Amino acid sequence: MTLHVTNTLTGETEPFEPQDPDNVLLYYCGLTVSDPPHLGHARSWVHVDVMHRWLEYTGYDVRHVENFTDINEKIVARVGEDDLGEDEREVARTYIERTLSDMRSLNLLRAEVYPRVSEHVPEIVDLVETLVEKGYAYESNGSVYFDVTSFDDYGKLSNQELEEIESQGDPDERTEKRNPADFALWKAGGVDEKAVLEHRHDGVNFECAHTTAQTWDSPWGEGRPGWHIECSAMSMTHLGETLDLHVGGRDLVFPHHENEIAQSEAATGEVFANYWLHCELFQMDDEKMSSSLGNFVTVADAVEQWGTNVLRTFLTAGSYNSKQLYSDETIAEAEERWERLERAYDSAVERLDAPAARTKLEDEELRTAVADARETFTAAMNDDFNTREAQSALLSIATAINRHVEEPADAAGDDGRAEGGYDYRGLRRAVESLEELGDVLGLSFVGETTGTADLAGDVVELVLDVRERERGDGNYERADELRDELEAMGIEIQDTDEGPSYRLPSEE
RNA sequence: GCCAAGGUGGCAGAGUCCGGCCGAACGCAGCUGCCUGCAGAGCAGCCCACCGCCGGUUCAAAUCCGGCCCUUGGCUCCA
Repeated sequence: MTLHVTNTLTGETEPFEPQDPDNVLLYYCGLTVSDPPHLGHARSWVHVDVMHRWLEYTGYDVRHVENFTDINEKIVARVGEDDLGEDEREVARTYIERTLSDMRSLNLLRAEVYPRVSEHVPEIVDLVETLVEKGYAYESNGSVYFDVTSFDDYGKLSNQELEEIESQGDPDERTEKRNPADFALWKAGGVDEKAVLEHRHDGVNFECAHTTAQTWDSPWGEGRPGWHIECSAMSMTHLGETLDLHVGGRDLVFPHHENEIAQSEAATGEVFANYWLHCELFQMDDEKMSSSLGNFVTVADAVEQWGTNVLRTFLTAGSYNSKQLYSDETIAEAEERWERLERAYDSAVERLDAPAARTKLEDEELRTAVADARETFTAAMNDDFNTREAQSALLSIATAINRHVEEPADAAGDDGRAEGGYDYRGLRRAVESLEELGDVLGLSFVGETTGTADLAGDVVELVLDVRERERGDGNYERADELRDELEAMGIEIQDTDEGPSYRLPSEE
């Protein structure tokens, strides 16, 4: 089965066919950098990242572009706050750096380009000029608006009738617009101080917005670009007139994406994007997580608290296009799932080195389970990136490993061979599958082994030797004390048939 | 009000496009047993659903059709 995706444009799940059979042009509608990124953003990032990874896994080259909107009154509103910067440009740069660093901490594949609005103003001006020339846009009082009535397909993405759209943008613009639903492509003059003040945390004592915000010259005089036009200009600059995949948050469908389609297709006469995918939002206590509602957990805090693997397990616990409940419980569950995977992985890796693995035993049950899981995984990912189903395939490999380890290779045959042998090749395949498929979800089993971790391991083993001696002497009280103390340091001890094993706290 | 998505076990969340193998995956919680000095982990099993409500189509519906109720998102900045 080949990849199928749900296209917002048609509302249907369709076979995915990029224009060039070997390459995928992917554009992700990035952030307005006026607040620290929160987990909701991370959810979209991770899903886009998984899409990227899966496309590459299945053989495509992916050209992935992700923008930063660094011109916005909300950014200006942060000027002078918390050392973020002294003007719009500096605040934006600070947040872009933080965002990129958050992205790295989530193990996201890098996009090829991270374009910024401030670096594409000439392209934006060109695009607006084209729209004016072609009669899709008009100048009014130094601003330029897109005439929604001129574009027949307006509303096709969000399924809205023009008559039902009451107005867009700042109410003050209405007098300048032919139709209230028209939207700004270019805004005359400097920054909108009223909007800045609305977003200013300390409101009152901020009066110099116009001196810290950027403006540009244009054929219509000094001004700033409108909100929607930048994505069209940037994606066309870096990916051409027609994209394969345009991805973004569900909350951007209208007006942002609708407007992108209108202005892009009006300008080029070509389809702007063949497939529109929308990531659903987090829900917390009956409302979405969002910067403006203030009910968010920052990416940095979450990574610090849970670690990358747990977080990615959590963020892919539902389909990208269905809502997901955010709560301490749902994260804790993801943590359990990740740990189950990790334990099974560690235990398999450990057995590979065990003498008992030096056999020619074959466990059909293990091998079949792994092969089935691989198929399930592939089918799930091809079915509109069903990451939850993919996770369950991974978990079933874990179960197969545990089962095999529990009863080593009884399935090997009825020749009365001694118990306790492991199916080396079967286990090896299971381990490789976890690594390979886990990587598609951005999960990483092999943490970086540092010199200090090795040393710590040696010391823990030493302590465990002592503890074994105590246990051998029946001195359980002392043995338990040692275990408790190790546990207090985050080192997990498990007594098994083959002696104690331990896990160091993961370093993330 | 208009547009869109969704309502599945104690929780979470697949399955709904292409009706039967779904008496519902995976995981969590709970319970029993095995293992164990204990604990943990693991294994075996149990538990848990009138799949929002009502009606229809069908030999057969969580899955298709119609109506209703409810929730969430968008219609204003937002991943």
